Amino acid sequence: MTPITSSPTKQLSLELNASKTLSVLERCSKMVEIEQIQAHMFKTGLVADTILVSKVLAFCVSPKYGNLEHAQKVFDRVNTPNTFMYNTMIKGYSENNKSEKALHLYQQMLQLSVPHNSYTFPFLLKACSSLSAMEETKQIHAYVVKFGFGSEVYAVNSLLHVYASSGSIETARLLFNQVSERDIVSWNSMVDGYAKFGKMEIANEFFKNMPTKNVISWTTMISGYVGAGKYKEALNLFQEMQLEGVEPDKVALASTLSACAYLGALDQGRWIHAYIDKTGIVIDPVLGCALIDMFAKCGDMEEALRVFKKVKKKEVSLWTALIYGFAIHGHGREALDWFENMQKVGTKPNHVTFTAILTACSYSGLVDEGKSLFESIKRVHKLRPRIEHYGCMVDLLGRAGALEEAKGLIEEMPVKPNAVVWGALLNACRIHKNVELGTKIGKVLVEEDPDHGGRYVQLASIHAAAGDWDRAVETRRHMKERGVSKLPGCSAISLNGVVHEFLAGTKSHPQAKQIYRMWDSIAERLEKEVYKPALQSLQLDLDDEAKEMAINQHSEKLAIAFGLLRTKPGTTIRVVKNLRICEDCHTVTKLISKIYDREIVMRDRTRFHHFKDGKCTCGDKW
DNA sequence: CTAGGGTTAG
Repeated sequence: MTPITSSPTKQLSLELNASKTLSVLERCSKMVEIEQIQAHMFKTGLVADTILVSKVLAFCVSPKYGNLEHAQKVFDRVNTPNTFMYNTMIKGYSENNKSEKALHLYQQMLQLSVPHNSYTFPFLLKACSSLSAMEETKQIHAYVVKFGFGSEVYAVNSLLHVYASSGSIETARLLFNQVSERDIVSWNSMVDGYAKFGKMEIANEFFKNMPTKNVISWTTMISGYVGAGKYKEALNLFQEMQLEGVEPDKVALASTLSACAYLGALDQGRWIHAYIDKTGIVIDPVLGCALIDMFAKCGDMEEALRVFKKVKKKEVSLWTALIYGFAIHGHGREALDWFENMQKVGTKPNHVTFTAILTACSYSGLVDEGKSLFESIKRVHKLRPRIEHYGCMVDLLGRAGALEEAKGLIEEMPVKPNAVVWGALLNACRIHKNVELGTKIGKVLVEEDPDHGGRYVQLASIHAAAGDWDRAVETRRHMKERGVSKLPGCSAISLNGVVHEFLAGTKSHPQAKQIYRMWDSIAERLEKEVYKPALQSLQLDLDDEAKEMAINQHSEKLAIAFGLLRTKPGTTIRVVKNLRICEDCHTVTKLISKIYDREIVMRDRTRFHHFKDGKCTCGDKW
């Protein structure tokens, strides 16, 4: 029998009310609006409506406008939350860096025997993935099977993803081979798993064997190559992707742009920029950041600035990329101006912004500005200075010659200094020829990180600078004995869209003969300008004559010779080097810029050198 | 609901 109180008309009005409330809820964009609706739900008794409560929860867990604590309160008031509500809470916690709570909630779900559905495992496994929680993943894997989701692609793919992305790639492979329900997502996760851990050959095998590929498959490979430092392979793959008729999307373009940035491949970078304009892709902050970074690292700050001005949503990352761009070009004043502009429009700097602005001060010798900015991190911006900020300060003080002050800063740091911090001081010792301190630090660094070739080289060059050849040779021998290899120096110059690469001392270039002849004629002119090569930064097991030959074959010199040979007088020569420029090459390039009346722009591992009229913008401190 | 993205000191 129907209770008298719920007459048909009343029920109808309640239902209308619920659906009306639902549509209002769906248009909410602020937490306060949600709270108003909840007040209304209390008054009308709609709090008991599971659909409405679920919608409220779903809104509260959204990372952007939501409020997780509020979600938890709402959730706690529900007597017996259903599967959807549990799923939503788990999703909320795993997407808001509170994955432990997500796992905890799942425990509760199990205890109360709340049924699972196909949404449960993807959310839950996302939490495992961000925690790299292998034990929990294995347990959940067992539940996936137990509750009959072992053949559900979403559950299986989520498992594959956790295993693959947390380094348990062999477990992923076993599962992959075992299940018949495989789709493109499964394949992509396998490719990603191998690619993330540098196993590009196996990644490529999976990639080649995929029944079908989509833009994500290609992008996964491209960013895998970028992560492995194989930038050229990344660009080649991007080309191939287009030949296969796959349209690049934002993510593919951003990944490829970072390869261009590393290579200094301005032409390809410009092509991508044009492609974005042509196809009307909206430049979101991530893509904008990649573009700005690419233009900055390829030496075109004007274009970087143009992109910056065009992007609507100027997030802090965009300002940071721009400031960092000015920093590496040695334009400290501009960097400071933009740092101020940023704050004028109400954008707060984050810790990355501070590394950028401190780098700017360091590379431009703005010591006082740098010091006061460092102070302001804590005092004004209420952020805790991180180790990278201390690293910047050691670099700044060290470059400026305040070695003792830099050392003092390291000693009073609240965190344990790492190799990068000591490396900054070591570099300062090289610049300012402080052999005693340099040797001490160098030794410690080599012991701490015996596989890092650069440390031995730095230590050896400090010994050499002091004229202590025996110890310099010994250091190099030490390095050899331990099987540590030094990355070979490589310089690239791009002409008419073709990148020409030069490895030190090689004659692999088709025009090698002409290039070496060109170098001889350059050397002759240099000799007239009273130039003596800086022998101390050479390979050490050679006699003096051989040493001089070796520096004359440094990759940057070959690239410049080639540039002079192949470009019209007056054209700017742009060279990108993978390592730091050597002292002798720096001196020589300054002279060349004067004698040949050329602007030479060289990007080394860390920054730009603009050579003009016999001077360099780095002020000879790099 | 599952797969790919940018800035980061020597």
